[in-house]
Amino acid sequence: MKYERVIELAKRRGFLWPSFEIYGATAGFWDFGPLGAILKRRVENLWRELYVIREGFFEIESPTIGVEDMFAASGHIDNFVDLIVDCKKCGEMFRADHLAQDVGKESTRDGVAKLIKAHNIRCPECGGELGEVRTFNLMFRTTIGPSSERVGYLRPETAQGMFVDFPRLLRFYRDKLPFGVVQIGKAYRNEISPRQGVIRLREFTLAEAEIFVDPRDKSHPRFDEVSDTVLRLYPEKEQLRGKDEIEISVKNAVKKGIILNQFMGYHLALVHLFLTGVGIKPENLRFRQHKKEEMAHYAADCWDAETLLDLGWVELVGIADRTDYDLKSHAKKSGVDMGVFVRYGKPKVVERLRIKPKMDVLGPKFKDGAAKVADALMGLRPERLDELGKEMIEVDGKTMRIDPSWVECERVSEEVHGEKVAPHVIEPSYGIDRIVYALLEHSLAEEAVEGEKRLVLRLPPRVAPIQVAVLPLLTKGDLVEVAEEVASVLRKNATLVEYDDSGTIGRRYRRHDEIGTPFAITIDHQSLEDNTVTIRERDSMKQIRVSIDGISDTIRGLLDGKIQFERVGTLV
RNA sequence: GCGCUGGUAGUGUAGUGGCUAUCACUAUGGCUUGCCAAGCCAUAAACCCGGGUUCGAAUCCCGGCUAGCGCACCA
Repeated sequence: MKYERVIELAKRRGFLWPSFEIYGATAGFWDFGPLGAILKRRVENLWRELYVIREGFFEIESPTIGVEDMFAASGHIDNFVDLIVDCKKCGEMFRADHLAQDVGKESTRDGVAKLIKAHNIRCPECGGELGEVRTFNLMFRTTIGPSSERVGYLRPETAQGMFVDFPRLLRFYRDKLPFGVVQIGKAYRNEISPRQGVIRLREFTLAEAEIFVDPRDKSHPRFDEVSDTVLRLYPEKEQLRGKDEIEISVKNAVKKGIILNQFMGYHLALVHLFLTGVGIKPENLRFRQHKKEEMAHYAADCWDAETLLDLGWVELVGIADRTDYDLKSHAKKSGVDMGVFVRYGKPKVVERLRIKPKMDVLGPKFKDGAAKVADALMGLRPERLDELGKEMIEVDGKTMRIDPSWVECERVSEEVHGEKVAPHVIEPSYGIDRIVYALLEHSLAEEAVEGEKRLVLRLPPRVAPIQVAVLPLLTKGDLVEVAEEVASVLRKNATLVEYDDSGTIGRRYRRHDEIGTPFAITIDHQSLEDNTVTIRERDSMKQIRVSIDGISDTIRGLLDGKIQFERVGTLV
């Protein structure tokens, strides 16, 4: 299996290591070793280039521990759980709510437990008696402070930290929609059974963007920039009918209603741009729409960017229209207004009926209770004013019939400058660890060179952990001096260099092939004579001879793909 | 969480109750060579953890951890 060969190389060369290995590794936790950590950081930085710099979404950093109220509002405490029951006889484990779904609609633990008891549901495997219904929340729980009862949870996504900052963010962005904010950071899910290395981790890195948009207008101002991008889509309809993916431009997919709106379309295209830019080949990439029943409770539309690995299609990015679910939930729980006042282009003049309590009647009649009666009257719906004589109001728990003489209606015309809207959220959510793994798997190639096996990691130069190897042909004498000088010059130009003088030259080339170093500079005897070196290209194994003067610019140009390898120097 | 199969130097492995635990690659130092894993010498490096059985356990038994696969799970 290719997965095993990738992990073998990754462990041996310092990309990925099982965490806490000396104490017996723990499933779902992996270290990024020296090369893995650089690779991952470079992927993250390319992500920042796209979302922070190009899109202009500022990055924030919120705590990885969140307070209980936040996750109560977000629904994670109630919904991020599995109800589990096991058979006392055969030990098999089941989703309790699944077993009970035929006899009644219950989602709480007690409710489901009652159903199971009332209908005497037995183990579907062996008919044995079922045990207690347990809940298993996928969030890691902890307490805050030394002797505190205050509960905290490790965040299962970075998103909530951005949602709860919404009022501050709105002010920062000067009260205008749309705007975006991003966060790259760790998230934690106490998976029941993590599998497949870094594909399902208990601690992992998410890069998430939350884009807050006007719910009435989800057209994207720069939609034209990406609308011709052709995506491979796997819409719900095609999945249900057992058909294949379709290739379609973002423009047409939105037009045909396959993608819900321009904002979703724009961000699908952006995900495509990022993933292919970082080195995922388009033929290994598709966007699969969530089916209705798998869609999270908050989402209106959701697509997974999936890549084809040895393990099958694996989700790398989720792109969801989360609607106003999150902001409304936090507004309700916290009591803090999460709406945005959206101004109209021109103020609208609206005419409406207004209720005006007649205080000169209410005052003498109700004395100090008059104000409360007036408040109650103000709460009436103006369109029902003709029923005044029949309407009841409730004041201090007492119900009373309204006397028409208490109120006066007037038709007023008002200038309305805008309205309060609850923003919707478009959210691309990237699993960085999976992307790094996918890059390794896609890059790893095994080829035969003159009968010998060559392992080569064809990482794109923009993510390769080492960009250039500097190798003196001999380990002694003047060559070392020159080589060290070349390495130093490159380092001063922010190039990731590894100087290596250990072993034969062939061995060193292969070593660097395995870790994906795109170019190797070799200093040989001729270097001392005419101030030139050779540059070897990883993928072709070809070599050119170039001058040491300007070596830094040459390498920079090669790494950026701005100059062509065979044109920079003479082929050796 | 269940089932099956595995876990021996950094990597891949041999070893079915008694060895100083096999071999190769890798790594480090040296000699030699001097542009694609060459050769020679030397060195370093391992029985997943815990119990049990036995005079004696890498080997057999039990439990745990862990890996792959299948099931379940994946808001």
